[in-house]
Amino acid sequence: MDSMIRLTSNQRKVLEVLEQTGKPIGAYAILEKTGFRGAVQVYRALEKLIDLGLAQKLESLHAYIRVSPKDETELTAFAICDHCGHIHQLTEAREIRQLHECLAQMDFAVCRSVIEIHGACSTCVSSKRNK
Amino acid sequence: MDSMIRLTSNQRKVLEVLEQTGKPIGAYAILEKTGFRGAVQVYRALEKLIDLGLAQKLESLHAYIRVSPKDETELTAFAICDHCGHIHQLTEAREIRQLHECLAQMDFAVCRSVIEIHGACSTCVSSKRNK
DNA sequence: TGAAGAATGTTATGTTATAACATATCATTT
DNA sequence: AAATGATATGTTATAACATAACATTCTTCA
Ligand SMILES: [Zn+2]
Ligand SMILES: [Zn+2]
Ligand SMILES: [Zn+2]
Ligand SMILES: [Zn+2]
Repeated sequence: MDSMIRLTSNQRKVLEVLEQTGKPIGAYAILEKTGFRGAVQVYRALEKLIDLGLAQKLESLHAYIRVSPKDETELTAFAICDHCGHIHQLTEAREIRQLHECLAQMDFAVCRSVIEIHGACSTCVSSKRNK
Repeated sequence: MDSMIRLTSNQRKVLEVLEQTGKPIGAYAILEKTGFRGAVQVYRALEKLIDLGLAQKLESLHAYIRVSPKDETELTAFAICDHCGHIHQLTEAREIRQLHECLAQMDFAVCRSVIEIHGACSTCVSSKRNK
């Protein structure tokens, strides 16, 4: 992959942590796992990864997650299971596109979209029912 | 209004600040305006106001805003103009309902929905065009 | 009135994020 | 190679946001 080549050492380390973690992780937890000397190194690396579309911040969790670089930020929604921490990423959903179209009709120019739906995923819902 | 009667002195003060401000305001800015002795009083009041549906937090801004109590949290989206700070609140939009239905079909049980779309509002877009 | 509960006050601390500046690393030109 | 400039990293301090733990005051109603 071409974009990988551009990553610096710190950026690669953070990306690896995000991938190994597989779910949202806070900047200070990344700090521990990387062994960087300060939080600023984490935030600088995250900024770049987010720019490249390799990571995203979940605002309602103050945490960061690896995402597929092709997924357009503006058209992505996250369903966050508050029980198991599992993240379901909805990509290119028609519903999101329609929301944006609705805004476009109001002459609102979208540049960034934060869609984070909290709740319980199917696994957790059914495990609750069965006890 | 019936719900007003339940509010304590601190809660009323915070609500007034939110109303006078008319746009998102941070907890520590509320602290200054109310003259409370500590941040904790602000957060306690905000918690209650949010419970009552009188206020909401904008996660991506770390700020709080007055909302109409009838607006159901799960069905509300905010369009946030990053230029003028103006908030457009989309209530009961069909698009949001559809997004939730989409999640329901995945057996995801929604309990809280954070939808914050950043960009430029029509006023700001057109003022940019004209310079 | 005086106990119980609610609200507020106080202090300290935890958590997340950035500012400001110093140093190191690496490629390019001379 | 030495000088230059650009990018990356390190360091320290602090800003900004949020909660824990406990003390005091204020209501309320038996
Ligand atoms: Zn789950
Ligand atoms: Zn799940
Ligand atoms: Zn605007
Ligand atoms: Zn506007």
